[in-house]
Amino acid sequence: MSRKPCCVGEGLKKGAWTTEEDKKLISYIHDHGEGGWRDIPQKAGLKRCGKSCRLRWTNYLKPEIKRGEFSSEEEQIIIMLHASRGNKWSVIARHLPRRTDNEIKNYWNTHLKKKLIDQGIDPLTHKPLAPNTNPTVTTSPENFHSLDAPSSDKQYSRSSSMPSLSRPPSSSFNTLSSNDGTPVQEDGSLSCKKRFKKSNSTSRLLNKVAAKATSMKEALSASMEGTLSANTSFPCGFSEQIRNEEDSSNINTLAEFDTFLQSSLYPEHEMNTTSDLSIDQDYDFSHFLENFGRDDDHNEEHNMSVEYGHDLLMSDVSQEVSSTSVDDQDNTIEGWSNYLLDHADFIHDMDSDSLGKHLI
DNA sequence: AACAGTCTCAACCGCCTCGAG
DNA sequence: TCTCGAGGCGGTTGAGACTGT
Repeated sequence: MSRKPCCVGEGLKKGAWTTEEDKKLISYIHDHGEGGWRDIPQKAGLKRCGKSCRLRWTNYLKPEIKRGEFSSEEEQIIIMLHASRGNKWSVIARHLPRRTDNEIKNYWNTHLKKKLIDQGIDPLTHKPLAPNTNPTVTTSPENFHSLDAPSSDKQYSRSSSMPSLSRPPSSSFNTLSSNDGTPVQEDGSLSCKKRFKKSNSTSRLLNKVAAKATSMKEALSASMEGTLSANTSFPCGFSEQIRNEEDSSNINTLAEFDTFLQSSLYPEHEMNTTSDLSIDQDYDFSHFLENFGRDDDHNEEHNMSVEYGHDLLMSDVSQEVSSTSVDDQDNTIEGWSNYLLDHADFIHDMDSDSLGKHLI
């Protein structure tokens, strides 16, 4: 049994709205407010279905809607959120005041997808495109700066020259903890290079989430296999790693970002990747964020976006942590990874015991 | 100027969610 | 618990604008 189509009424008009229709709709909503869309056409004297009225209002006529060019700041936010949320246009729109999901969706499909492809990035997975699909790309990290300046000669592809130390911690990578909780290598060296810009709050947060997500993923893997035990380590004291940043240069940032996303959001991909699992390096978001928005003409804008990026992530946490239960999440590692990204601070404040209780 | 190809984005379609009864 | 309908959402379409020849 199929649902009856919404707009099947006799004589209902379709297609582009006229100025006259717009005036009628605006006037009616001004007088009576939004809602009750089913009755609005009749009451407003419109030969449209209610759904069409609602869409016209929410996507076009609403006074607070911002139209026109997207700023580089907005572009960055869209891409960041798309990388973590996918085609959740309404979710993305919530972080871009006065932009509609429809407008963002259109902008993604007509502009941002192309820009990413020009940069050698798969817009679907946010991973570097396969080299043979983008033969003109260069391997020089400095060629990737900003999507504001897409150009066929500034493209990127992963290559053997790419520093493989950008790999985030993997489930097969054994970490120990120092006294302060900082993960250390078996050889005693710090497993997480000190590589953050102190001023970059978004980088710090994202790195924190990355570390937590990876640890959670290990725990979840163990839990699902029935092997979760007291030996499962949860790196703590992550803030200690946010101290130095000298050795954080010249890494291809977007590849790192993509690699992290793949490992945290799509763990099944990581399971199939064994080439550089032993590399001792966490993912460094600060490079991504620094280079991603680099544009000599828009430095202030970029700084704003970094701060806003932090704010929007934090607002996500505060808004959702109280309303989303663990049970709501997919019972998969992928679901948990997404959950972690959504609840960075919540997870950050958990100790391993309470974490284990949540898992069982 | 005329035409063809490409791009943009408003609007539509159909499925999903959720609350009311 | 079930059904129904309003509203929400993401994918897709197509008319008009734009660009190149």
